[in-house]
Amino acid sequence: MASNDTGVRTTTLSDVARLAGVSLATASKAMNGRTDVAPATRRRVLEAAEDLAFTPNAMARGLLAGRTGTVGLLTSDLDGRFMLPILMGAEDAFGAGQVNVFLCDARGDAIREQHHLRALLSRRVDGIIVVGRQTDPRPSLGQDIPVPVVYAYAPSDDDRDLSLTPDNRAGGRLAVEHLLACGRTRIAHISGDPTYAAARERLDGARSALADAGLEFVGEPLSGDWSEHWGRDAAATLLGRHPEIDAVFAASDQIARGVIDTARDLGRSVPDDLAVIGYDNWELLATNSRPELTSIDANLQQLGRRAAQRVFEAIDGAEMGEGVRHLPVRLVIRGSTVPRR
Amino acid sequence: MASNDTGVRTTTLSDVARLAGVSLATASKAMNGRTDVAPATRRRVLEAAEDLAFTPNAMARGLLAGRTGTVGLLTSDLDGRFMLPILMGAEDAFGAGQVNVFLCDARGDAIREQHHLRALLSRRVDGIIVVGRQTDPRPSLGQDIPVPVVYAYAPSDDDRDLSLTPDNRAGGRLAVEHLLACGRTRIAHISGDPTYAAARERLDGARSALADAGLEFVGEPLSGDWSEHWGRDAAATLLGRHPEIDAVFAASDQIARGVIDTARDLGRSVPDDLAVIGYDNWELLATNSRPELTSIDANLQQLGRRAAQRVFEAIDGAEMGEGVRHLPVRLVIRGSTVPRR
DNA sequence: CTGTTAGCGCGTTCAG
DNA sequence: CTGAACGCGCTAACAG
Repeated sequence: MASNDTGVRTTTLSDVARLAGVSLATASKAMNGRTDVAPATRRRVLEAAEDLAFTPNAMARGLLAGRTGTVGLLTSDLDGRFMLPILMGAEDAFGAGQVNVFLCDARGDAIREQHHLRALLSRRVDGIIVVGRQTDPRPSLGQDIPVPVVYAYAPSDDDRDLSLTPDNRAGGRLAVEHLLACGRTRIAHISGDPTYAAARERLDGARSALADAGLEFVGEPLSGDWSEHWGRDAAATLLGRHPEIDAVFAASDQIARGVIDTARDLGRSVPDDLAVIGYDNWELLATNSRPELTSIDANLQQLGRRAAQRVFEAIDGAEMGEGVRHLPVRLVIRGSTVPRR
Repeated sequence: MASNDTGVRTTTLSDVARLAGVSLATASKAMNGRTDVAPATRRRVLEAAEDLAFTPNAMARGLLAGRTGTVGLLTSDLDGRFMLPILMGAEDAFGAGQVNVFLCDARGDAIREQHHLRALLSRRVDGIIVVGRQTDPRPSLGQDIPVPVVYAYAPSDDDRDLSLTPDNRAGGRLAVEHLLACGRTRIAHISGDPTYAAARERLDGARSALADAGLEFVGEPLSGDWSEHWGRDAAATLLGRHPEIDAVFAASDQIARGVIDTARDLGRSVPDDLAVIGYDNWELLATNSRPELTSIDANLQQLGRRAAQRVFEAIDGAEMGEGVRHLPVRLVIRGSTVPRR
């Protein structure tokens, strides 16, 4: 059942017209809610359409209209923690209307990406959102793409493109300002993989917030990877070397959980003895740790939605703008920095 | 730049034909690698196409062919832990060929799902994969869909549909058999949310494996939710009540991590004193715990790939089959059940 | 080997 | 208010 080529041609508008006893053109008008059709005629047509389970052929329509009502989502690797919310935000913004989303996963491979790009253009998508897995700049798709393109999360390396990316500097700053506001002054930083722009930017922002308060990090910030293991090891080193530390800014929630673990092992209570703040607000990690983890949220879903809106507007003829826009992040306070009853 | 309606009509095949100095039909044949074209002519056409950056219009093509080379992926909620691998598997299987994927997220809302379904049919997708977020049966889309439909993860409640879902019973059995093989005999179970079929099925499988060995669970299996918090609380209760327990089968990796945490707090060493096995093989959790977590992997990516292949075959005219297929799961052994050096 | 012709399903003029 | 005719971009028959 439900096989494609059982010869049961899908019903077309002319089938509907015939059943309703009108011409093809009249049926079209009736279906599309045009005014110049007699109410009775319209009713007959709509009934016929209902009876035949008529579904308009979007392709035939697109052929005429020059628009398909589809958008391409080109991701570099679905398996990221950051793809999903962005994807959801975009799907959300589009899904509400009449737009459908083509999902293409390039698996981090430039060849595949090129392949997918051609496929998308061949399907005449009205616009494209390119989602990268890091905030490091990525190669531009080029300027000769016949539809609007927006880069999300990973900015394009070409300033003529429009890119939307979270403001990691503001995030780093926000984290440190929160620790300062909690009365902490002997703050250390455990960073992630230093080859990531995100790691460097968060550190940057944090440093400038400290400087504004006339302070510096206790000890040199430690770089490693983004894992819980690293968080545990780094925290052990750091707390051994500088027991006076009263707060740690971890560059990711995973690292932060490792820090909390080690703190418990060393008999230091969080947050009284040691405040810990993470980054990403990954709920799974943040809400399951003891105590729950204060973190910086990059508003990725909103970022996805914004990207979609930009594409929308550009499709409607608006100029799309260019350059890298750094979108605001927000602080989510939980028990790892502020004691809870 | 890159605006849609700057009047710069995308180049069509007849543009190519004109530049190459041949007829439309000849250009078409040349582009599609048909044999009955002179090599020199073909070269001219291909060059012209290259020069004009010609991209064939897949819609116009589809209109003729009756096939679009697109497939719909209808998910009930993207935000699940299980969606992503399935989605990746499917995208993988399709992406290799000429097929593109429409992603639709119904956000758990039946109305939205209906809406998306209509959109997909309107776009004349060649097939549909329905991905649910739990292994509990979900409402069928019905039998009168003009294209092949496969249900992945969440099976359809109509036996005439084809559903692919992981074999939770086999998983539960596998978990317990592994614990038995490790020499454990005083095994307890901490389950998740009992309203989930997955929770009940895993318990079922585990029980029958125990029965085969002439054993029973120590204490009544405890039900709660799927969280780390619950795992911690349940483990405390269980170990307090039955200190003789030498192994715990946790119904999810999150629960298992909670169990390991509590074990540490109570001074019981894992795995020597207490073996712990989880479920789902969520790498993030499994590889970051101390010790790393043995778990059951449901092979979701492969499940997604299989679903895609089924749809493929059905598009090519094969009968699609029906009923619920339970796909095999596998055991991933790590340090929480087997001591590591 | 190449060109001409006829649609695929639909929306949109423009006469009736 | 309704219908006939044209064309969106392309491929599949047929002629030449």
